[in-house]
Amino acid sequence: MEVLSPIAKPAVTSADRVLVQIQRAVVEGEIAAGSKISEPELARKFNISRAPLREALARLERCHLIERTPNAGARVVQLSYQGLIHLYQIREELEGLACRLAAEYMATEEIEQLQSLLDQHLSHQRVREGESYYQEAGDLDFHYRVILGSKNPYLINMLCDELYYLVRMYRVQMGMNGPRVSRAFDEHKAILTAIGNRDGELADLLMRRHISASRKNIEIKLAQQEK
Amino acid sequence: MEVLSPIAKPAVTSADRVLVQIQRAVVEGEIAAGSKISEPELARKFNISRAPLREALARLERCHLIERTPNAGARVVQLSYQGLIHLYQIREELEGLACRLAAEYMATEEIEQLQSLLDQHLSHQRVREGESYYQEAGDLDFHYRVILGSKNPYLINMLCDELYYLVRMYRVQMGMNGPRVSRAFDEHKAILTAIGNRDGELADLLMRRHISASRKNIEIKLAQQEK
DNA sequence: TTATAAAGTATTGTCGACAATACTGGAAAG
DNA sequence: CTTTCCAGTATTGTCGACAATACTTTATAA
Repeated sequence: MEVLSPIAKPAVTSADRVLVQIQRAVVEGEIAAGSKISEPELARKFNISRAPLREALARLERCHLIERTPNAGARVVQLSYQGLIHLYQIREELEGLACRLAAEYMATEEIEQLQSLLDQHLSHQRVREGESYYQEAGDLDFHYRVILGSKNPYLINMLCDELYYLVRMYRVQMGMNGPRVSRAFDEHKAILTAIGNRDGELADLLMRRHISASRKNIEIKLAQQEK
Repeated sequence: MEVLSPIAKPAVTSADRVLVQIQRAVVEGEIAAGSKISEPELARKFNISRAPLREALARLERCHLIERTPNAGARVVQLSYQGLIHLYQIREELEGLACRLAAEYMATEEIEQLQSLLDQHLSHQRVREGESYYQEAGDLDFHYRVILGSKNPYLINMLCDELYYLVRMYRVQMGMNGPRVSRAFDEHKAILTAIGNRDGELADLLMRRHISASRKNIEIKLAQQEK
């Protein structure tokens, strides 16, 4: 009998291993947005053949980090105001749905664990005021768990695997840390309370507002940057 | 100067060509649901190497038609009641959103074209009463156009490229033709009217109801089949 | 000088072969 | 007889090389 970790899969294939590295590089901006991707170059850089690299690129395309045109190659996605709007329009709907489902299907135990996670975030936040990385990670962590709580595999896949790397990319490269931290925590708290009360409708509404507020926050930043 | 068709891209790569064939085979059930996929076998069948085949398989996974496990291979997805519910939960949200956006962003010309398409469908429907293929194709066509009208690339990609093949697979393999045809056409009409009036909120609501009704219709069929 | 065309270069798409991993059947131990 | 272990087989993952396509540069003509 073999004991293995509950959720995470080993990801032993070298394509997987390289994928996460390129994902990080793109999200962090080490590979510049809009730049062309050279398969031979990347293959050399990571000491692998082009076959697993192309597998990785296919998955990068899947999460909208690169765009491929047949016979012409791949480019890192170009960030834009419009793109961000389009992204958040979908997040609003899908994460709202996730909340509604989470309120119905999350185990009481899961809710309690999420509760304690939030408390933990709060103390972290007090100590490291405004440190963007923790805010960012914590925020995503909360959203992740709620999405997982929906128990809908398609929804989980779409949000966690396909959309969230792009969300992170926008946040990182446009420097979204900001003073919204404490308010975001309060909103998380309210959402979780609604879920705890099994009030899906309210949780849905609150999540939509939460994301909408987040979007408006980013819009303001963008407007400032363009001045 | 080269003249090419307005939307469709040539898809010259052999991976693309094979992809559509396998997609069709899976959707139509020629390759049975739940069955294992053998790369060497399929490669021989289509007279290509394993490289482009694997590229095609990667995209099949993307649209949820197959599931791959590292080092173990791919299986055609197993249809289930739960899976259908999960699928329609997402469709409801996303296509509702698509309607709201379409009401805002569709060109008046596009709306008129869609109007005439509906009239066309109506006459077809009168002639070929209950012929499932036309109903199916027509229905999807309407939904497609509304989704395209949203002008949101992520939304379009998710619905048209990632979810709709699976929707078709459920319809085809579970034989969803049925007596809902005329009512569906009326609902399409009402949705389009709302879009024409630029009433996004109403279009959203009507589309959600439309899909919800469609889901309930399927649920009934399923319940009958299980007897 | 600008625009067009052709040759050359580089990159992507595809192939066949090898290596690593997973599945299958049978033998040995309990 | 059941279970566990092991060897054999088949399948997937990876590699390097070749073919097909796209991009670049140079030369030619208007």
